Amino acid sequence: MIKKKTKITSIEVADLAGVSQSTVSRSFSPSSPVAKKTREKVKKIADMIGYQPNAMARSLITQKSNMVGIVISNVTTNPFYPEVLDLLSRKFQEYGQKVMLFSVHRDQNLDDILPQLIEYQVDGILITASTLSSEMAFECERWGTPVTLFNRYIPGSNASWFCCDNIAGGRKVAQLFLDSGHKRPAYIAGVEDTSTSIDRERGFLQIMDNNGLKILREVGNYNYNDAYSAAVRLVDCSEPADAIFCANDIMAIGVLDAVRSKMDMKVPDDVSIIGFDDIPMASWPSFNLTTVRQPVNQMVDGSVKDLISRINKPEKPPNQKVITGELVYRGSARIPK
Amino acid sequence: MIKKKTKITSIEVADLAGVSQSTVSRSFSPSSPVAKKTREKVKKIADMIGYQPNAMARSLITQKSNMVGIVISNVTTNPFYPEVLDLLSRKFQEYGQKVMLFSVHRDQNLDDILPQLIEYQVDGILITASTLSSEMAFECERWGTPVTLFNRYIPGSNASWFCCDNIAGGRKVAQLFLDSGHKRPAYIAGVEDTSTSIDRERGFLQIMDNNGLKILREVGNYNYNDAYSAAVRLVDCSEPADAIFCANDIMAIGVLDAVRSKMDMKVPDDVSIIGFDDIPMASWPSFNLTTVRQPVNQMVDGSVKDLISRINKPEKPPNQKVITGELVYRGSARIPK
DNA sequence: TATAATCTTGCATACCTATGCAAGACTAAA
DNA sequence: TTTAGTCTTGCATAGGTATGCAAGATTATA
Repeated sequence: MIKKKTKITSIEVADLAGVSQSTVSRSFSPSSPVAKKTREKVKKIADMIGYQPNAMARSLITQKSNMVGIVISNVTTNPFYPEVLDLLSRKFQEYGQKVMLFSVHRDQNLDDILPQLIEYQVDGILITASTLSSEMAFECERWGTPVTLFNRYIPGSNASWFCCDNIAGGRKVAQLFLDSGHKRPAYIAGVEDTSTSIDRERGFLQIMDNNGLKILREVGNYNYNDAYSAAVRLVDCSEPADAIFCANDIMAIGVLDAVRSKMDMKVPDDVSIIGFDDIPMASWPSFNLTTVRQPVNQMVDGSVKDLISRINKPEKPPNQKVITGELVYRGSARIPK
Repeated sequence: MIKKKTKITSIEVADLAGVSQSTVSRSFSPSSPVAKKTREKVKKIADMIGYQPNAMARSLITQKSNMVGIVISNVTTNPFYPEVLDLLSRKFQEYGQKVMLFSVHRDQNLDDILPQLIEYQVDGILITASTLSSEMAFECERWGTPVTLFNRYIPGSNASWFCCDNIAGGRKVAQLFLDSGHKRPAYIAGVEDTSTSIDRERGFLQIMDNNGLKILREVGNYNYNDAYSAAVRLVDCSEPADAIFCANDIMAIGVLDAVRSKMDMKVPDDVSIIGFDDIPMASWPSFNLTTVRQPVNQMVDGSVKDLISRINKPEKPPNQKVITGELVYRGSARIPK
């Protein structure tokens, strides 16, 4: 015989406790007025029969789901993002928000995802490393659901965003290359149409331009393998690069491997390599990578607090912040004498 | 003036379309009988005013939330798990299940997490790399919420589980070490009380025992740094290990780094190193790690299908499967002549 | 054209909890 | 003991959708 599992409701608790359903409800809401003795009795019975309030029914009334949506991509290709996801989800949990997760491909359209989040009445949406169409931004606004972007921005929208200062990062790298006497700088782009890659390149190019240097350029799509091949092209030629800036650490590591294992060159003597992110791996002895550290904690903190506060006060204007990342000096790039 | 955002309901759509709320509801349910023309009209109006059905209200009636809970840990410390998470969440999305995510610390008690999942009426729960107390297993059962474990098992519970065959994996490694003439094998454990680490060790030890070899033993807690230190102890002594089996790849990489950079030994000439998982990094030129590949795809596939099918037919008995992983031969371990 | 059969639709209700309101219970003050 | 004031509690309803039932509309059949 299959027993029909019928969920236990507040009414059954009420019956057993000899009180009304309202009283049971109030017993589970700390701020509601219930006599101490009553509350204890209710809780005891609830425990006994395994009653759990139904969050769906609650949300229906309170118009708060206490859920936020997180949309993330690159979780598998860039170790930076698992860390971000972990920090974000922990932080939201601290604030009592459950997380509804969507892991998407980089090129996947968010237009199918956001309606699902809205269907589930999420109180806010946090989007990482993906971009939002303007129609969707509008759609969310219409629904009164605040949106915060992590490492992306959309000028003109009223979403919040928290980005690392990618342009400044690119500049710092360029300056270091110059100061330590490099002559043939190269840039390996991530995925070409992402703002992160574009901005890092822009900063880098600016400084090089000002100093009359042309830069070589390749595309590594933010992954190890593509960067590995790109490195070979940059170095195995008549006028090889002597300084390579990669749009993220994983690519820098690919370059490092290519240059050392395949091309048999010395780092940083023959060529300097700098990455971006400062993932844990960057500090491992076998890589010892000089890189621009993304201020993850500040970015996570900022974006979570922003979203929470705009959930609580929808009239708040969006925050749009750019946070500076520091250059971490390790062994993969020559330093000025 | 702050405009009160009042959510659009099916009733408003009904009014505008000149039909009843029931008809609007049916228009959004493909299997419900609605005249084609009516459905089109309703959909058009819904689109126009931006109506989205409210999943909370729906769940309340249908007794299905179409949400599953995923509890995961180690997302940041072991690259194997971001991949698992990504695959799981994609797979669930394919089946139309939304994912409610909880990222927990290894030692965090799930007893606070599961009630939250149950509050939100998730249809099923998938737990990765964490273990479940028997009270909680019972609690879920009482609620009729199926639970599937990924890479953990609980004998005697009626949860499903999908594990890599860790014992067999350990055996294979031991056999390879023996066949290629190693004399002083060592094992570096992960976190000591995890079944994965225990089983990998058990298999390894069995074979070594049968062949009369004692094994050296250290603990690396599944992370790079601890394994790095452990390696030094194993190798920088009077009778150094000549074959080290690590309970996961990240530790094996730590060992590799320690042995090569710090101890200046050759791999695999001085010492063979084998890991477990086959994370993408294992195949990078700088590591080229011999390892036991976890059959991730099969495990993900199996566990998702299992959970879905038990959601649809609660009377189904749990699946408890152990899937064999193959040994991947690369350059970090000597092979038999 | 009349009748049976099939489609569509609306009505009413259920899902489970939170909360405004008013009444009842109780305490303190006089 | 009486009265005013504070605590507690129950009643009734709302939140937005899905669905069984029955009635009305349409089509097919004779």
